[in-house]
Amino acid sequence: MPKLNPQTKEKILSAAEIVFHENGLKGARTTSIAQKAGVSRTMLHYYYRTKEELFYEVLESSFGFFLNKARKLFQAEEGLKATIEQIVDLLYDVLTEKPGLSTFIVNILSESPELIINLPPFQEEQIPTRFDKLLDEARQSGEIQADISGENLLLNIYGLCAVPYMVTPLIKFKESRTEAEMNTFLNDRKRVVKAFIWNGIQY
Amino acid sequence: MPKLNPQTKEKILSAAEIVFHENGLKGARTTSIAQKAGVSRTMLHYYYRTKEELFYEVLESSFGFFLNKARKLFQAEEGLKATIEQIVDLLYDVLTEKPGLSTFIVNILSESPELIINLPPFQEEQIPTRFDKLLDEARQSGEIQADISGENLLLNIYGLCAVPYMVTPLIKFKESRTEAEMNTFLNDRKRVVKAFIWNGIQY
DNA sequence: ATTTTATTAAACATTTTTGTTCAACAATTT
DNA sequence: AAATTGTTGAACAAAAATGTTTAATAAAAT
Repeated sequence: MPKLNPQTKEKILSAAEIVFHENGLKGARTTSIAQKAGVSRTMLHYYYRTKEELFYEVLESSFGFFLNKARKLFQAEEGLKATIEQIVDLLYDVLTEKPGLSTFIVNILSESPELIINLPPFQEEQIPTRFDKLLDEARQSGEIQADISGENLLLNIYGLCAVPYMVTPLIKFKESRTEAEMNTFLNDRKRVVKAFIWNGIQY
Repeated sequence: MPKLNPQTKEKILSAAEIVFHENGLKGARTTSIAQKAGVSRTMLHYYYRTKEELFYEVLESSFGFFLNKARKLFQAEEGLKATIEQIVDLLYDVLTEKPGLSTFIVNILSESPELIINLPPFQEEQIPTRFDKLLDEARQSGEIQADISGENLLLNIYGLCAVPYMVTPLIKFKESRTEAEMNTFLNDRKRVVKAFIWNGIQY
């Protein structure tokens, strides 16, 4: 009968999140995770028997993290413009907190897509449909004119928000930005992206 | 003194490209590469002594592939609108041919960014600056009004084009699309993206 | 016909990574 | 003071992956 300390378990889980986000399932090393968590590898295997077990917890919490927030957002029942702005803010918040999340998802989608496709929160997902409805309403009120599907709009929003996080080293290097300059860039870009999206669906 | 068959070398290289694109450096298995190439693992090591050596060739050819085409495009010296449309076409062409390329780049940028940052074709890259110039001209002629940097515009274009390829399994699954339906979707989306970008930089 | 060339399968050594076991040790709790 | 709890390091076993060697072979070139 094992005795567990929830704080240690949490330390391991957050270290695992970072390492898995950066390196994917196969690329991650349990040694790096233990080291980053500041515990011995013995402990890691004590709390999570296998690497796969630990990975699965990270996957669930990472993916669920975003989708849960997104779902709440749509419950607010706002109009198209407000919803877009809120979802951009949300994506930026999530990615500021977990900058490696997009890379991670993209990785897993490539290595073993079924892991994500079978996740209950993904199966239940209805965001594109919600956007279809909001787009229809906005078209009827004359607020926008563009003929774009909810699915495409969501892809656009996600692409525009996530791409700088996925290519951060390039953005940082090219202009030899410091960490602070990088944050300024990302912050400025948030405004750019919002304007770009709204203009993008006119006409 | 080893005797080599260029066709076999090529077979190994293209198989390696697919496997590395899907799984990254650490995730790829030399066994999968040899199998996909239809040769023995002995041959793989005969033509490329180590996995790293093979990986580096894939990285250079993959990244160079896109950048070389992009550079030619800017030499044509067209206006902003034509350049945007051509670069979208180019990205779609490249990604249709190598659908895993974006995932691969994003992967490497996460695992070991220096590998990409130190690539000569990347070091010499001037695309954002070219866009700055085209944007300036277009603003002066009244063609566009938006205050956006070349760097942000390039990020937008890249994000909009690459994201469907990076999340293909999600797009395919949600609407249970066949391969053919997926191609139709991507083709339709190309038009959507072009309109979205052009509208996006108005005002 | 003989040599050269490209290839393979099989066996093997090496390295890397994962997972297990266990004795020892502080810090708490009883 | 004794027992329990969470932890560690070290040693170890097992598995997975990489890289090497070699003898054999079929096809092509001489």
